[in-house]
Amino acid sequence: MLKRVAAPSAHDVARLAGVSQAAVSRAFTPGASISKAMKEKVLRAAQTLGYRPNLIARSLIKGQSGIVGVIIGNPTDSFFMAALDALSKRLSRAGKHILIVITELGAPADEHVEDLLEYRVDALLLMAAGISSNLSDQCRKEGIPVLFFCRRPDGADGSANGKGRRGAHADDSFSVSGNDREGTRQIAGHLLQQGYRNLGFLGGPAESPTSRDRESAFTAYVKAQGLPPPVRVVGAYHRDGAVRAAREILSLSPRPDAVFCVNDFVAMTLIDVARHEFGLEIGREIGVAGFDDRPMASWPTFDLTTYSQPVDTMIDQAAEILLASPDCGRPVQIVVDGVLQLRGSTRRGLADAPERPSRPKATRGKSGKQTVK
Amino acid sequence: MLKRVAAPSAHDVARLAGVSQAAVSRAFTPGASISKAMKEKVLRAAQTLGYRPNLIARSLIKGQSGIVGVIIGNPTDSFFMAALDALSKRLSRAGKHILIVITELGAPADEHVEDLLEYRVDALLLMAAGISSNLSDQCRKEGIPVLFFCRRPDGADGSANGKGRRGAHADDSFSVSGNDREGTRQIAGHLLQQGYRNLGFLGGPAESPTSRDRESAFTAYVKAQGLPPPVRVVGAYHRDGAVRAAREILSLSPRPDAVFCVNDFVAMTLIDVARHEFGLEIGREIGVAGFDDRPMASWPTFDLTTYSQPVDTMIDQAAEILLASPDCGRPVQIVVDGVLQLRGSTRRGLADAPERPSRPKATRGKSGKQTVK
DNA sequence: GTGAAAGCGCTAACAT
DNA sequence: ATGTTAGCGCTTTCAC
Repeated sequence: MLKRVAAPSAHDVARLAGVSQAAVSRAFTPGASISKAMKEKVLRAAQTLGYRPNLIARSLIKGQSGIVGVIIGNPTDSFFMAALDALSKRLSRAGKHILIVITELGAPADEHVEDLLEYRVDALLLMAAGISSNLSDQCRKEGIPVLFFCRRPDGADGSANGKGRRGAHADDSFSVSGNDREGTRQIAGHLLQQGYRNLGFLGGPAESPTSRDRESAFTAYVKAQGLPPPVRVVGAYHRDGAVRAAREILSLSPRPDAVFCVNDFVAMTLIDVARHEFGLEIGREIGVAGFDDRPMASWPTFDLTTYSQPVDTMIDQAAEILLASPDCGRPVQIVVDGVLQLRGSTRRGLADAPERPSRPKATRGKSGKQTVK
Repeated sequence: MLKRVAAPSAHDVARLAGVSQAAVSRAFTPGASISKAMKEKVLRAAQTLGYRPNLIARSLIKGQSGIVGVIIGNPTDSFFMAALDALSKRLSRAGKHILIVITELGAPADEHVEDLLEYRVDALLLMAAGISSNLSDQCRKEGIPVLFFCRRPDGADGSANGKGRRGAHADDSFSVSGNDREGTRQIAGHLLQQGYRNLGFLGGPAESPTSRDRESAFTAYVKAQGLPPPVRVVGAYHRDGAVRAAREILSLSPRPDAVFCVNDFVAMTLIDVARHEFGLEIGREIGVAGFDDRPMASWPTFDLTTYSQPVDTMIDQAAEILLASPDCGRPVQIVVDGVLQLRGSTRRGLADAPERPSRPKATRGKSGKQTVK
């Protein structure tokens, strides 16, 4: 019923308890030198007033906010949301918090990074988003680590405000990502082993660095086997674009007999379209593989062969960097291995190929990790 | 190459520009009384120093942070992630930011709310999460609006730390939610009209308020038609629990000929299991309806009948409350109407029922809104 | 229009 | 162990 409008301050508590305001501060500072009696007295007063220390004020003094800024460039993809989920829980345990910004799908993140910087975030995590090297430099100068999650920081993305500068260079920043190269190779190898010969690649938008990486690894591997390079179709990370691209690649003649998709979302879209618009039997008439191993990939409905990006491991790595870097430290690029998940979507079911290939690499227990550079 | 560790302050800028520090402040305050010349001089100096106003300091003075706290209790559900996405974009445009916490699935949010309160968030949005009425009271007293998104605030949830207090009461707080009652009625009506007679309800966890609401509305409607009450199976919002529940309801004898699921996720899981484990043809052998109208519901793969929760409209409403309430104002409960989406998963395809029912209510353009109380 | 000075709520030396 | 005193970086009177 009380119509108080301002939260009680340490001063209020001090007055009520009849002690100095500093004493209140100490009562709320773990390991401060304060007597048991005093502490209890303060805590009691604080309790009755409903006092809560003001972290804004604390941040101002300490010069660090306990907040890490996170920018998500592709919120539609459940992989990034799962990563956000894991990160939030991980940072919560460390008493840190997340200030989050979700950008439009292809939009540059610079502007939002500036916003976050004004709040003096202790660190920055960029998911599926890039920033100009200029900004990245500034962050480093101010001691704010910038961590690229699942994206090489070396620009070539739709970079900053048209001024034509390139994005941040790889060696300058932290990064954690899945093993695009190895995963792609394993998938390509599996496809060929299954007897598929006329391969295709269904990508994301043309500018997507991830899509480019996976495509080039795929193409390189196929060529190295002495086969003609796979056809490629540019796609998108949103449903409409992915559907359009799926139709396009399925309408090709000759139609590829197996398609490696840039991620599970696109792969599931392809399956959806192939089945219901083209009447194709997945696996036998067209092989489909994805990337990420999102939970739905293992649903019988999709039964999608894919290479996992172990989000929890990756977030653990990311959190370690974010937390244990009061002053940046040496930039590190971390690549986390996944596991090839063999499923029905690449089961050709022909006599000349083994039903269930026995690749030793697949289905190994937990995924390992590997630090590059 | 410079090893600066501290960000430049307004004072630094003032010195460089040869003006007072107050002038710097004014240069960065829209509509402050400052001459053009002065402003430019300051801005130039700020530019060369890479100065960024410290919002932490500003917050301390102004008594408001420009930050709204968001707690998400069910991050697996793409509906809430979509809501987060929309909210972030909406608040960004208003210059506000989001401090986010994602809790364990069933966990109480109180502890996290306290965290956010220490950062002096201007408002609180709770998605699929509840708090004790005690805490809710405190917030109101301090002028921090609490908005429940898609959950009645009136407790009965796994409420606070075992102290047995009930959750916040409905009239005390803000809330924005979809029209559970109306949507459920429309779905039930449609099911009956299609000729399904042996209905079932596949819920979320027993404590979920949303699940309870939809179940009771469903049961009430069916009973009101003079039919026996539908069977119900308690489910979960995670895959494993949902699969288990799906198997359970499909194993019943007699098996229901149509199942209304608490949301699209559960409904899609049911379809997955019914098709691949029970070999049932969706629609003809078993009708399935969901709730939410998540994008995937309209994929041919699922073709799921459902009632929409218009996330954008809902978030607009929420944002309006969050932004336009410097000091709470009168609590408001908002219910946003959705639209019944008729799809193949409830097409029985029998002669005695129309293939495509012509319910005038369905497929109307945009969804409206309705303010309760 | 501009500068000087007083805080916002807290922490961190200093004293005692 | 406790109180006193400076600030953290900014906004906001208040003079001029």
